[in-house]
Amino acid sequence: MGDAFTITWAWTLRAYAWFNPRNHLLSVLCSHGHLRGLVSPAAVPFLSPVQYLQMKWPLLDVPSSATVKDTRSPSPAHLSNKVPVVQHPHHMHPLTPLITYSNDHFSPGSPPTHLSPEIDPKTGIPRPPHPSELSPYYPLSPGAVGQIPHPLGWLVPQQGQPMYSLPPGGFRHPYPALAMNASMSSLVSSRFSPHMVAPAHPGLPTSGIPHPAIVSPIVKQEPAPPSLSPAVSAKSPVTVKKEEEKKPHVKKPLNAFMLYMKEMRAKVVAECTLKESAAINQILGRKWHNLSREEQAKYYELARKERQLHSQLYPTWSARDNYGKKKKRKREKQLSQTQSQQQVQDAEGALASKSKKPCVQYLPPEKPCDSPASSHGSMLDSPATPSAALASPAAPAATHSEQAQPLSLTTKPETRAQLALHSAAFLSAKAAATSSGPMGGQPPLLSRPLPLGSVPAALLTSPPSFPATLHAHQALPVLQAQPLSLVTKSAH
DNA sequence: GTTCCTTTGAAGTCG
DNA sequence: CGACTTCAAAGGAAC
Repeated sequence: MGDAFTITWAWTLRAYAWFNPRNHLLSVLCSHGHLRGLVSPAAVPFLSPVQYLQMKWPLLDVPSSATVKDTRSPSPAHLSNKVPVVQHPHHMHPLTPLITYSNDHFSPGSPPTHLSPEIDPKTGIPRPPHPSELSPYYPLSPGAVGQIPHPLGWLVPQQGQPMYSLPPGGFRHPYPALAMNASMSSLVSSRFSPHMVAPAHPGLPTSGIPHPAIVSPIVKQEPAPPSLSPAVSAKSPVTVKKEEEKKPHVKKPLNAFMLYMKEMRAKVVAECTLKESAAINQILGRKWHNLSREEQAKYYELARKERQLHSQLYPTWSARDNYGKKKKRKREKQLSQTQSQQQVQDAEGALASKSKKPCVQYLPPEKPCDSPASSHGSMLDSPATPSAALASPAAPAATHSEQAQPLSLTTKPETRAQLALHSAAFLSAKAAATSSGPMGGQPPLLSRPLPLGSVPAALLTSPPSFPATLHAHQALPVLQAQPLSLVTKSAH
């Protein structure tokens, strides 16, 4: 078991390094003795179903997870001075207690939303919830309420922290608690640990629980920001402006991947000495792709709930409200990056040389990160039917999938170019071995906006299964409908 | 002290 | 409607 995991994880790292030439850390990791020469690529697909399952969610579904984990990596304590915040006691999946989906929403009789009729027949995207549906999402019986943790992280401090950071002085004024319906109110209050529940405001229900999404530190007092009450206006522009300034900064609800990251980050960090979020996020991105449909569905569902609750708590909130809150520097840079995609390759070398300190610095000489996270981490143990695995959960971004490079590791054009090259190299080397892989040699359906010019024909014509998880992502559903989307999109 | 990096997804803007 | 942009988390690196 441990070997199996090590194998898959080793391959994850290898693949990661292949696809991330700039990432020194992983290159180092992959060349480390722990991972070197563990297994041949062709051997991986032969993992038994049991091994596959056990590697999937060792902390959630697989009883023998502890064994797996223990055998494959040293205790986090050995790797970091930091207290392993992630390892939940009892090895319970960190997310499991957060939501009810684990036993209800995802039971055979109650498929995930994206797999159910809730999917917009028109777009294939899970349709937005109707207000009338809000309650059913929290079908908490009075007796059960107190036992079921809040589905949303911000209500259940994870690892000692709420999903959303709280203002230093605590919430003065919660979110529009009054706007909450009965079920919501009970949900919130019942799931909030007493010490976190702000004292009831005079005249306010006990549900005066601060929403972690509110991060405004400057909010002095005033119990319910008038700005949050749509009906209340008739104020001078100045006043309104002033109030808006005071208006707490309500953060965006976390999407599925963010939720996944939130949950898994600490685990990854704990299991390896990596600390740099950028590198961690890359790993998490890879792991995300390797999740099965069911696993991803959990997070999509959770994210959907979060959005619902968020919208209910902040009916007037819009993502636009947060626009411009961040520094422009980044935006400008991103813009410039977009505009200068043509020159990225030229600057590739410069960027590479200017790249951050190799992540290897985080790796103790004797204890490299040999198993960043998980048990299901290997891309090789990705669902036998990647297309199915990606179909629904990713559906929401079906149209989005092809526009914003869902392909991980491709944020930067230069990276993308390198990715293409390395992918090609990898593919040609692995093509033979993958013909009988999980996908049965089915083309991964490349759809990413890779610089086609730099991608060898082999990459497009006979891509093996392995990289599929890298490129498929959300694009798969689209590609299922339009197998030639690559060409089509490129034509655009 | 501030911004960047890096990931995916949702939602915004713009043409 | 498609393409593009921004923000959400996170924490070390870089400036």
